[in-house]
Amino acid sequence: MTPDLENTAPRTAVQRTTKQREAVREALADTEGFVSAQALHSQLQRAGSTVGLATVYRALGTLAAAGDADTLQSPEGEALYRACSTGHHHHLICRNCGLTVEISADSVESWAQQVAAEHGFTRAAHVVDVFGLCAECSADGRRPVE
Amino acid sequence: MTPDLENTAPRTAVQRTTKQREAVREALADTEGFVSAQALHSQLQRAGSTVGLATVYRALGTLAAAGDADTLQSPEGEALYRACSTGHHHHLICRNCGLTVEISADSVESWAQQVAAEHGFTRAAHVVDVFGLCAECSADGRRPVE
DNA sequence: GTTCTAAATGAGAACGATTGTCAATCTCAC
DNA sequence: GTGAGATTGACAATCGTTCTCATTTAGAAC
Repeated sequence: MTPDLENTAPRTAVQRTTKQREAVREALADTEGFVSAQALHSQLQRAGSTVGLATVYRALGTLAAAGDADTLQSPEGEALYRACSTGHHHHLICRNCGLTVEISADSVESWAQQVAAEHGFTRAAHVVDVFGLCAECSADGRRPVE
Repeated sequence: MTPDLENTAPRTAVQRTTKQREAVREALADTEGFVSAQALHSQLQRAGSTVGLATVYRALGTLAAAGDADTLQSPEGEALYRACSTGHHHHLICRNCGLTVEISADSVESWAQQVAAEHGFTRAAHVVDVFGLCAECSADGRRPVE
């Protein structure tokens, strides 16, 4: 039945809605700022869920691929995720307390496109994030760890 | 003995010049584009050096800390290094063949500073890199691995 | 040149994040 | 309700990186 649907979604295998994936999605949505998969996993376990770590990774990967989650590499090399509904944007992150501010940067977007085009690059994506000390941490006067 | 010397150099331990560190520095300088520590290590071994992997990591860490090397996280989470003498700049990297083009971006620099300042952030640093397919790889028409 | 001390090294174990494997479970179209 | 196959969880495997520690070595003092 409805054989033309094949045309609509020929490549993507059917994706089922499972409690686990929903749990991950919600946990992510409830979290401010970026979290690592590991952190999200323990958070879920603390909340009584029995999701496995591998499942959390898979769910986050799926969310990120679908554009429902934002992902970036922390300076330590850990992958961080964040629920993301407002389309493409970048972040201003406090390296002391982790505070994250979403920033949109049209000028940077077009700059990236232009630079890529100038050099003949196609399918350009870009990584633009600003790390610093937020006002509060700056005021603390404490030097950051590093 | 000479107790007042403690006053002269209390914190920085003496740094010795060793063949290994020099070898790493040179290998890095001879390399175009970004290399991973692992790649640099095998390259050194192929060249006959006996440096250990841990030493390569230590040397790269030192170079990066001293500002003599550039470092960034690849999307795969690997740390990449590059000799860097031309001050602050960013990169346009082909995700298929690894070709790297240095790009300077005054507009982005000032934008980052401004955005940080707007939100009260201090000591701002930023990560700005553009990934794409270089002209050649685009022409190949082959879809990238991912 | 010889001696001495602490920095640096190398080998490999340890570590932490992530991915793969696979039998068991659960969703959903029928 | 039933069945096919997507998804799961537990854990092993992998990969990049760091740590440990006995040994070597650079560089200052003699």
